[in-house]
Amino acid sequence: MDERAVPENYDPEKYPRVAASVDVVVLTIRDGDLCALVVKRENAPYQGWWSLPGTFLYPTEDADWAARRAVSDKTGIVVRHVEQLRTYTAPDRDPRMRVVSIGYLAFGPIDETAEAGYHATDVDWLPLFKRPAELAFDHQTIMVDGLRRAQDKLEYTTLATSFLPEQFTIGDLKEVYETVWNHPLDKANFYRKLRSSKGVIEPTGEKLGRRSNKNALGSSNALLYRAGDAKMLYPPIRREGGAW
Amino acid sequence: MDERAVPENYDPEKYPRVAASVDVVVLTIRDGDLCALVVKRENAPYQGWWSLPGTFLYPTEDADWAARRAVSDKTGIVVRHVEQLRTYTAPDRDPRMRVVSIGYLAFGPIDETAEAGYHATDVDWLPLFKRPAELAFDHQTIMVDGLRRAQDKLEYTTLATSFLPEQFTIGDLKEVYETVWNHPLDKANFYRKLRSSKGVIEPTGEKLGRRSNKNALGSSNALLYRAGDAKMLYPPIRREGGAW
DNA sequence: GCAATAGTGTCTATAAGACACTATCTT
DNA sequence: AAGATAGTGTCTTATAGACACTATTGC
Repeated sequence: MDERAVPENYDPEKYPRVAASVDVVVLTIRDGDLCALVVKRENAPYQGWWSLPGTFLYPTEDADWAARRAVSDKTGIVVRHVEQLRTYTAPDRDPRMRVVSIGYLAFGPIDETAEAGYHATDVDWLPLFKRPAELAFDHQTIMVDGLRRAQDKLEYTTLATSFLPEQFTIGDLKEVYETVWNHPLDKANFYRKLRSSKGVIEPTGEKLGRRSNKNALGSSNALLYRAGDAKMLYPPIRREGGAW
Repeated sequence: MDERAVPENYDPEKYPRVAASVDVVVLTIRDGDLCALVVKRENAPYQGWWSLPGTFLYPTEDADWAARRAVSDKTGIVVRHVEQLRTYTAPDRDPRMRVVSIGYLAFGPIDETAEAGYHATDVDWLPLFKRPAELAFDHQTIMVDGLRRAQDKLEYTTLATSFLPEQFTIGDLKEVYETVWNHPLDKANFYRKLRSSKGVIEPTGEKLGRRSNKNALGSSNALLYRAGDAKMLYPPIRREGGAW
């Protein structure tokens, strides 16, 4: 007997149905600021409000796929890493009907440009530490959860490299940490930490030529690295004081 | 204008609907073993298989509420702490229809007894490090995710106390860590760590009388503590080597 | 006394924080 | 030479690991 057999008299209507959506917090660094991708809503409810890019789940796709699709359809951005945050289920969170939304966190490539797509009249990068914002639905909550998750994960994973191009300098990586944590780090200690943690960064043997898009004075002989195989950082990089 | 207004011609049927459920990994310590609560399924599919306690979401409740209800309805257990794990959305994970399931982790009080309830013919505690098990649907995956989350969270939160009664000894707490991590800890270092972390445990001033339900030889003059206000442990308690 | 649990003391190894220092490149 | 980024050296402090030790209680 097949354990996955369904009784013949089974009535799928007897369980209450809901709509399932994903909403994605896409973080990127733009001009040195940590930003989240927001889209302006074309239709009611919350018409004209900023919101996180999201979509309803298609019948044959899983949520990870929907999250990537939502971001690329609405903004043209192709994200690097996606992971679930949590699922938001307050019965009245959407005035149209019951919608449970699976929150996602994603990292976009640094200094990428976005363009408005399907059902979005406009797209923008919202600088998280500069401009206060009111977002549609409970997206403000989701965004805060996403920021916090990103900050936490930089402590004990190697995800910071997902913000960067394939080759980067240790200084670039330090800037990612400082931007996401909104807090300066000691250069010497950062170097020691990164180079003593095995498998996190691998030297490419090359050096940075001239600083491309920065009008930088000074040297450009920094060594280039690429991300290593390690996904976790142990011991973690400790964030400021740890006064939780 | 009300930003939550819905267009008059809005048709809620135009989005694909799914059923939403919760499935809960309830962890407890029984006779010194870390166990997960499982219920035997009464109906097809997977009739007669062990599964995690779960339920479909009612229209007016949120998922946290549904998780607590699922556990108490099916097993009589009232859990201490609940938190979301992640949401499982593979389109074919349930043969009846599309069901997205929100996985939960919960901690049950130590040495509690359970009894079969609604739609469950039997209830059992599955010792995680002793008996291999095949569970219905993707519940094996959810259980592994729950175990791993619990192990991780003991490192940097004070959740271990949720397994214990209101008053406990440091030795009791050490046993919780050793059971969940399935690994012995050094007593002296554990004492030092717990007593130097502020707000984690507070002495009650009382001493343990005689060991109640343990046929223990030896002393019983251990000091009693209760959980403090701190929710996070910083620095964390480091688990074995950290060789991830 | 013996066995078992409770709790302490102490030495060492590891890693973080602070900060001064040298090197190299561009203009 | 000046200014900026790249990278190193080193002292101090915090904390973890290992393990030997004493104290108390029940039998």
